[in-house]
Amino acid sequence: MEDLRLMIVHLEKTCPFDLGLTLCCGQTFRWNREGEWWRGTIGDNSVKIRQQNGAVEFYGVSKDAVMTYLGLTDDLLKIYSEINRDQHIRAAVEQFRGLRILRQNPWESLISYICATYKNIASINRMLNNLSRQFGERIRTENHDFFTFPTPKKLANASISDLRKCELGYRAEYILKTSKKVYENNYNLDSLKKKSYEDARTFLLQFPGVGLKVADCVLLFGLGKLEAFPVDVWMRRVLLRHYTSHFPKKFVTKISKEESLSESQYKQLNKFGREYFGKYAGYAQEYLYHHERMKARKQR
DNA sequence: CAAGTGCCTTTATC
DNA sequence: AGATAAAGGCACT
Repeated sequence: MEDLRLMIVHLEKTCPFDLGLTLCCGQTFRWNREGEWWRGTIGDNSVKIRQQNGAVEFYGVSKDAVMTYLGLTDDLLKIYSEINRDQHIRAAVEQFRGLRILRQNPWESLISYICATYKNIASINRMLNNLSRQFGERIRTENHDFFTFPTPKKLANASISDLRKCELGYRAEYILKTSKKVYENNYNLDSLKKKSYEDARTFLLQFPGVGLKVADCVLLFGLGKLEAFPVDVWMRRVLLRHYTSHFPKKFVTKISKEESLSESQYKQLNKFGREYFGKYAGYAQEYLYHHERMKARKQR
């Protein structure tokens, strides 16, 4: 049962925050808009939330949890000045001011981004909602039911055919193997927050279905490693369109071909992003990513 | 409206 | 190291 008390976080006038943008920019997959309200989960709590008149209003979870989850503890103005390296990132930041990096549950992030490989966002949403309906706990709310994200135990004990019913495709095996590994070793993924970016990444790369890109997404969106710089097809486009002068001509020609990135190519692009944008490279990535996707959408 | 392309890639193999 | 292929199926054009 969700907590029915209305909670309010008042934002300072200088504090950039855009709830809708933050929830629908593609970093999280299980929030639904209902009029001016958003419904989803934070931890295992069913949450209803909206932004109004410089305040965030919500039900179902503590103020601290909301502040942390929404990234409201980040000094966004400082981050903007740190990543403000050129005209292009400046335009993206200006257009999507108030977009914040969420601090999602690391376990849910891990499974989410294994699902996300080679899929579009609409499909990813479907897969994760299917998984939650099949294997999560039902939470009753005023209007309709919601589901928590399944635990490692639950997914580790699932059958491959039940997983496949969630439209996971070949990812079903990765999900099963990764879940078993986490469950059987009793891994606490939250403890990775204390590790360095590199050490946490090494740990994540042991899981089936996790390569450099997925690891970077979990590091950024689940573990709060703001220096992570995931490079997907959109980021490759951004880098090829606006940042080619930072790479050798031969390299640019090679990655311009429509093929997936090799490990070394990924590392080269990732290294550039982290060095060029600095310790908040992850924020730069998310603004550039969203900027590029919205441009593509407009052109239709 | 059918068919083709694209999708926040990873893994296996040579 | 680098190239190549295979792995759902939905959404969009």
